[in-house]
Amino acid sequence: MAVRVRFAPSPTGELHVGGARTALFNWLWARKEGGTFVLRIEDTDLARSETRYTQGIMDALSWLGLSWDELFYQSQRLPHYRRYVDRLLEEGKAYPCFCTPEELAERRKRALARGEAPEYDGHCRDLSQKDRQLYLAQGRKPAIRFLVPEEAKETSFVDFLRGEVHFRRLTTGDFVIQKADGTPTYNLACVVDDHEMGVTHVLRAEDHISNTPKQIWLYQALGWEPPAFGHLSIILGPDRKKLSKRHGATSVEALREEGYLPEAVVNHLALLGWSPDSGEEVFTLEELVDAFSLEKINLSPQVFDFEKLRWLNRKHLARLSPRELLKRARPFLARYSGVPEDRLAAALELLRPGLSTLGELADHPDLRYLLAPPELPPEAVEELSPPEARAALARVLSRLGPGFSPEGLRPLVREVAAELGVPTRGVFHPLRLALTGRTHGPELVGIVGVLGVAEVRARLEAALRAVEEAQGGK
RNA sequence: GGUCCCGUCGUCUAGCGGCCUAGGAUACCGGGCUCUCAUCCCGGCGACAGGGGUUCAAAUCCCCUCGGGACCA
Repeated sequence: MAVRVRFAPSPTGELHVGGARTALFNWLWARKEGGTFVLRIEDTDLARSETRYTQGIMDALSWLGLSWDELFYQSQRLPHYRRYVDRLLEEGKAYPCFCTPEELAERRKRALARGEAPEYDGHCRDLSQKDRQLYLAQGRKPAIRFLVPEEAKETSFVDFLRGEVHFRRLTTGDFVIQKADGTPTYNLACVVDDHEMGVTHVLRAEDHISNTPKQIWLYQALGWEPPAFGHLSIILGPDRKKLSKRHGATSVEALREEGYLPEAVVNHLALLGWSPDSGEEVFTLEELVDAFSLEKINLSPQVFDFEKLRWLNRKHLARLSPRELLKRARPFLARYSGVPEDRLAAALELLRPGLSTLGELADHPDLRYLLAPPELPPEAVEELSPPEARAALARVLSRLGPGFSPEGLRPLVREVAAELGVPTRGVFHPLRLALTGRTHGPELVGIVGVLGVAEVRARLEAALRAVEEAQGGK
């Protein structure tokens, strides 16, 4: 039987990297096996779900390259859940509960005070038909609870990643399957959907382990064959606590805005809790499909490592064609909108090796002078003032003909250095200062290549003028 | 508090009884290349949580302790 797997986010926030990893593993599995990847939006909690998040999650998945084969919205499937809840009601496997939140809280508090487990106490379990009529007459809207016999609470299931998971006694009372407002709870909707959508394997994060027995009970009560369950570890922040907003940019959307490539994010997520046979570390999505296997999944929780992500981002940045690099960089170059495309592309090539994220471009000091003449800072003018420095600039300038090519720079500098009796750096350094206003940056040959002879000449002349003016003012 | 999961370098991991004086990657440190910074190349630092067993032999199997985390409340 072909695998049918699903990713089922609730649209109550942006796509978190933990969720993204779950989605990725499911997607990889489906693609690897020629199966189906279902996306299901769990938006039955009207109070907390927002359509902008639904859109954001889908955008994030698309951006990562995780395409879905089928799409469902739980909010459009309400009658389905209702039908099965009614069936459980008719068969006596569920019952209406009229307790108010206040009553529940009060009794929970008292149970806690007595040192008992604060489970639902079964208050409404054996209500007579008359009692129910009475409550209804009071205008109370019942929630529906699933009846859990005490002896069922010792239970176990086989996790296809972990082996048997046994519960000495699952802490749960008769849990709610339909809220007073008529909407289903997570466990019920999840079971109904997974069954109706023909899901064969549920691969999700560890935080759902204790939900699994409840869901299996529901499958049994409804007379259905449960799917196989497997639980991944969760992703931790640097403090070894479950990764959350507190840890900074932890949504896929935020990573995108910081200038990480989707290739790098996918790559890093894949390496979090999974490792390939080959020991390779840099993968494209297609390569991951090929290499992925469930056997190599690691169950211990993982710390999300931004340093490694940055490294992977550099690796994937290095793989982009010049054209593609420019395309990806565009959103971060808004301030340079007027610059000609080939100039921009050439500048990006020069900066590429030093880039960890595209976001660094927005404020990149080297990009500024590559795209527009720099304002020479006073320190630079001062450093260019000694006669040797001026002589170096003047001599280089005098030999820059129209036919000059950047490859000629190094020999030219050597020649001038020899004439002046200074080390080559004695010429390179003033040149760099005059052309960029800075002491560090990409190699000068490359900078000259981007600027072009005319621009180089203009900047050298401007620098010499600035020095003269400064001296004249003394 | 109850239940469950997990425990190899700071981090991600390889390892599924002998090939391990524990391998790779990242980060960090040093060197090389070089006009500078970075990239890149080379080298270094650095871990089997602890204790008991089982075995000729344990990072690998079992038990206990400790630690971390998650879920429920």
